[in-house]
Amino acid sequence: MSDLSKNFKVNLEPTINSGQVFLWEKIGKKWYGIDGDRVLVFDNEQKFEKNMKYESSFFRFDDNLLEISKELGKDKNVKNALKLYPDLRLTRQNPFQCYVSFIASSNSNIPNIKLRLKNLCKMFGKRTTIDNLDFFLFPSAHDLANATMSDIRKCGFGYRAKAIKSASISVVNGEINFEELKKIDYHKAKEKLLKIFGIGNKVADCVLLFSLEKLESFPLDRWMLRILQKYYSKKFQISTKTITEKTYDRLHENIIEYFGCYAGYAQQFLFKLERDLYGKKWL
DNA sequence: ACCTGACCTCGTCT
DNA sequence: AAGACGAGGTCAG
Repeated sequence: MSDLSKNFKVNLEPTINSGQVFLWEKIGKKWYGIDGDRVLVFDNEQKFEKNMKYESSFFRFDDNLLEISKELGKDKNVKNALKLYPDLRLTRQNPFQCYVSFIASSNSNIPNIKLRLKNLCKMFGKRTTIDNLDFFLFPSAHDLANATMSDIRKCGFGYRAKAIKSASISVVNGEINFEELKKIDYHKAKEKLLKIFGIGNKVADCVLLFSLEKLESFPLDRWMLRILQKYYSKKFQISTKTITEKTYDRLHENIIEYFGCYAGYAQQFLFKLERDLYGKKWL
């Protein structure tokens, strides 16, 4: 019988700095993160108690890491990453925040995305004080659906402002229902997300993986394609250029076949591995 | 069906 | 010091 409390462990540095989240910062010795209408606070020695339900859920302590590691360890690169970042966790984020964040991420870079989202919270979110520090919570779908495009634009979203607003309206009017998307399967959920203006394959996969319980989701961005080309050129043929819808789907199928149903976890570890290799730092 | 270019903004780099 | 460049994609033609 394995000690379950052993599972209640996370290393914030690789978890926060692996491209899953944007609204986190380290102040002094603590990490502060916005997740929807909450501020999560941790230090690196954080002890997780059984009553910390939200936090445990955020870091997916309910996943069977033992089984997942066993499954993923079949690949040598992922195995290597698992060893390097044993307490890197996949996150289970507030779906609306995740959805907006990744729509905001397209054709941009991490510092810019962080800046925009922070501005968005400042303009539309509620202010709250923790440890004598001010934070702004993530706005609701209602807040953003009613916002003017010009105000959203002022946050630095550029042409994405239109997508942010219309995607928020889709949540308010029920076209997008996150609880429902959690229940239906990967392909059906993805199909619904792809109908939203501003959401393509990559963004849809991020939202599905980081907030909608689809662990087989494997977002293919330019980094992932580079990684696949570099280490897996024999297994998957990558054309390197921007890939078409069909190529994306075919590639994803091959990836599931190879990495299995926890492919999303594999993606997270590989991504972190390669970003570190290039010395990319976000905080 | 595939391919190509345009696209807001803001670090960085010259 | 101003101007070019490109960054975790998506959409329209």
